[in-house]
Amino acid sequence: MSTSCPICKLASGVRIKRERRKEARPGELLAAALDLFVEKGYAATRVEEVAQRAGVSKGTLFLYFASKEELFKAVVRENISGRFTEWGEELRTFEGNSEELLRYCMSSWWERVGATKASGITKLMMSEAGNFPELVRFFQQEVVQPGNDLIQRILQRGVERGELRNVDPTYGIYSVLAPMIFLNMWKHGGGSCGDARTELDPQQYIASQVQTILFGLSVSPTIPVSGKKKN
Amino acid sequence: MSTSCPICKLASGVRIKRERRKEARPGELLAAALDLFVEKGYAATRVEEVAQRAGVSKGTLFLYFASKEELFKAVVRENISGRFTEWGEELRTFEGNSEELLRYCMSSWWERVGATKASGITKLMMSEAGNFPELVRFFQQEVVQPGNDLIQRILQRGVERGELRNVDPTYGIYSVLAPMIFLNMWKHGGGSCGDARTELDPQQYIASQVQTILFGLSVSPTIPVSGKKKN
Amino acid sequence: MSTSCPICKLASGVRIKRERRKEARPGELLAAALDLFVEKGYAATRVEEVAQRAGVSKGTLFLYFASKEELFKAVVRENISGRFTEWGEELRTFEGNSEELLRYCMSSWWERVGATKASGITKLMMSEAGNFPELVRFFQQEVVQPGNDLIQRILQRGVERGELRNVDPTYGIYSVLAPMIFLNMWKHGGGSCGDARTELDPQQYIASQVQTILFGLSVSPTIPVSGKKKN
Amino acid sequence: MSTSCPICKLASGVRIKRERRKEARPGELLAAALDLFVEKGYAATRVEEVAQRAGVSKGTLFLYFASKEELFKAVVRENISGRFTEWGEELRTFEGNSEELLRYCMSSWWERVGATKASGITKLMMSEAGNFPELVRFFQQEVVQPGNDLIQRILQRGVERGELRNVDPTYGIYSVLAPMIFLNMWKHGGGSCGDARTELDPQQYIASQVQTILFGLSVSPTIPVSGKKKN
DNA sequence: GATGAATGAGACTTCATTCAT
DNA sequence: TATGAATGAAGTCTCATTCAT
Repeated sequence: MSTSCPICKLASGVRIKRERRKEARPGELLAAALDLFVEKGYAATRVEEVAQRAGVSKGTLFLYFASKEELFKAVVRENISGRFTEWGEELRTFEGNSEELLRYCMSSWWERVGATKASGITKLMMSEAGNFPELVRFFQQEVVQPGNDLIQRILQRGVERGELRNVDPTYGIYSVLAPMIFLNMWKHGGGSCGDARTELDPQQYIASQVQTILFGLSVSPTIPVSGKKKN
Repeated sequence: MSTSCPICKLASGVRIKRERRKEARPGELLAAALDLFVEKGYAATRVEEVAQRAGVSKGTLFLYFASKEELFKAVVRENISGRFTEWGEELRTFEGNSEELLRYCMSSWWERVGATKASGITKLMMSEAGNFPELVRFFQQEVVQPGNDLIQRILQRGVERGELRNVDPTYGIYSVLAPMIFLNMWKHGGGSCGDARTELDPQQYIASQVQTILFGLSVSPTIPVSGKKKN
Repeated sequence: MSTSCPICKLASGVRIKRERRKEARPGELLAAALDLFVEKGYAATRVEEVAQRAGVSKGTLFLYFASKEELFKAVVRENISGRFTEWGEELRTFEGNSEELLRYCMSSWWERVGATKASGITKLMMSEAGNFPELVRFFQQEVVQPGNDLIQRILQRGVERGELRNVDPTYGIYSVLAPMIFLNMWKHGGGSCGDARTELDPQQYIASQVQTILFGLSVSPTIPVSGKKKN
Repeated sequence: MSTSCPICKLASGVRIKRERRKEARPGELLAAALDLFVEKGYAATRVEEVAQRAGVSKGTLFLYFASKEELFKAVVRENISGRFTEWGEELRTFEGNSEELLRYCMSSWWERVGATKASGITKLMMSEAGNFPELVRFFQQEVVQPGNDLIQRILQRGVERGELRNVDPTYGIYSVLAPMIFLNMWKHGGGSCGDARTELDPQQYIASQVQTILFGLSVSPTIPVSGKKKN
């Protein structure tokens, strides 16, 4: 074997461990950061704690992320931004009707984002926007606008297919967005805004919301005159 | 007496003003703190700024509140008041149909709560609940449950009058609650997480949401047999 | 006496001490800062050390100066900037001829700046310009330009009085400036650029330089043709 | 042999290149360090930047220099070389008059030293002498004294030829030295402490200074009896 | 009670130096 | 020898809290 090469002797086992670690570092740090940001908020999370949880020193974190802000941005990119292209594609190739599409989207949002730690990021942004305007700008660009665009496309698609009313595209978005944001806040708000009497089941919640969004609570089959607005 | 002391000479006159203010101090501090906590969040609010806005020195604040944390708790406790009896009364005597009632309630909620400082408490609770779990129970009891009860009564009333579908009473609540909570968050800086393209107008937002809640986005005049999905 | 007034009892002695200190703080801090900046340079001076030398804590320093940079600027203003109006006035009212004026100015610059710690600031700026561009801009505006203007006025005055040659006003300045800067550097450069064989005596140095500046080293009473330039 | 080891296979070829470079390493590092120390000062120069510019890793630098401080000392020592013998020779064989000699010397100093990297050492010494007193003696011996001697010989030569006044030999030196040192500082960033209004042209500067040094700024053709001042 | 000067723990970030590979 | 990932001391600055007045 290569026992005649003193370098090679060490190479196989140990070097790999080091290099592995190097490549694993960013991921470990991002995971730790996600945990802590969600758990304690952006301002209250100390970078040293992130580093500790990832098993490295404070300095090492700054080897991979230039600042706390960049660390946060990387967390957002890693956990949220990436999803939108995938989602956009699904939307483009979806074949069902609007009801099915809406049901699918909201369920799938819950599974892929809402139910995961990633949803804590949105909660955090809503809580701590105000400070950190740069992060807001980033989050807007990276998450909010793509998300809103997606919802808008769903609504437009429904209108074009003759399945949905032609509501004001701006305010219509909120009919879909608000329930999701609410669920998100409820989950991370310590339930303080959900009712303690009930353990909110996300799937049932979403089913109920989709039903309302699509068909309303009213029994009347037609929209009354008083509601006949152009938008 | 102390006529030889030029400082004391003024003391009597000044003291009166001071004592009057003295009793007002805690209230002024709480008001200032509410403003700032809502605006900037707990961590980003500096006690000095609170004191300044209340017109006292930083040291004085600590005479009334043992710590920043106690100040926060006092702010929440102070501002959570069950003004629900009034609303309960209105609901009992309301004479219109469910559409009118819902429209009235949401508009009036906006005017009486959403647009006022009081809505800041909800924002605060949703943002900081994780860090102040002791307050959550309090908030639940005083605000969330009475609020949910009210919404539930509205829905039941509609069902009884044959105007609303008989949705699950637990999850139906959220169809009304979610849009209001969303608007609340939006107003308090979570708005920066709304889409920058649009300046959300509360009245239009509410009108749009009521329309959806009542009649849905779907054009189909009838609700399909639930569960009948193709996939 | 005013023994009947409990407030007054303390007022005279103790309060004054505190208030005295408060007013004295900035001065004490500026003095400490000047010492350390001159001794160790801008970058190498730690604000905590400045605070310690002034007998206060780190935090206290920031009560009076918003940043290390502002502290430095205050040191410059305190020790250098102020002198220029005084000097400008002296120049305006000076009655002697150019030789006397130049001799007076350089001697007086030495006494008021060069021989004091303030001169260390200029040494520091020359050493650490490059980094800290904001400080350079400040120093330019606050010190260099007023200084150069002063020298230029001296030369112009001499030309108008028929006492000095009409040299290029830009480069002429350096004939006066260079010797002073050199002396400044020599003094703070650890003498590494002066000759160890000789202890440079500032007064003699200045006398010698003035002589050269005015009359040159050449014995020829007139400027030779080769030197006849328009500037 | 180690043909079974793919890494070793390359080793022989690479090693040759490496060993060749190995001997050049210290020099490359010193050159890079000189550049950066001159440009940014000691404190502001990061060893990593030095290593990068020399094309090696940070760790390698520490193989050759025990610390940043040692690196600095090596830079100074390496670059201080008594090239004064050459100049001494020129001076001995120069045939022109003192004006020509002075003009020649200062121009030639600029070309051979001032305009080159070597001048950075002087800047370095003047800036950092305080922090590296051990280097001062070295610099004195190798640079300052030989330089001063040279200037002194020029002046003596002029006096002997009846071309220059018999000024104090100690202080006369500075009339020649100060302008050069000033230019040196100006060139290396101390220039930012020159007046922003003017882009100092070295050739014009030197011409102007030589003129002043030789003939003074005064129009009076004769030197007044020294000491005769009105005040 | 009221003040506000003073404190000092602690946050983010930098960088000379070390050491396993 | 050479690397570069990792370290941790040190630096600037913030701010809740204290305490002499």
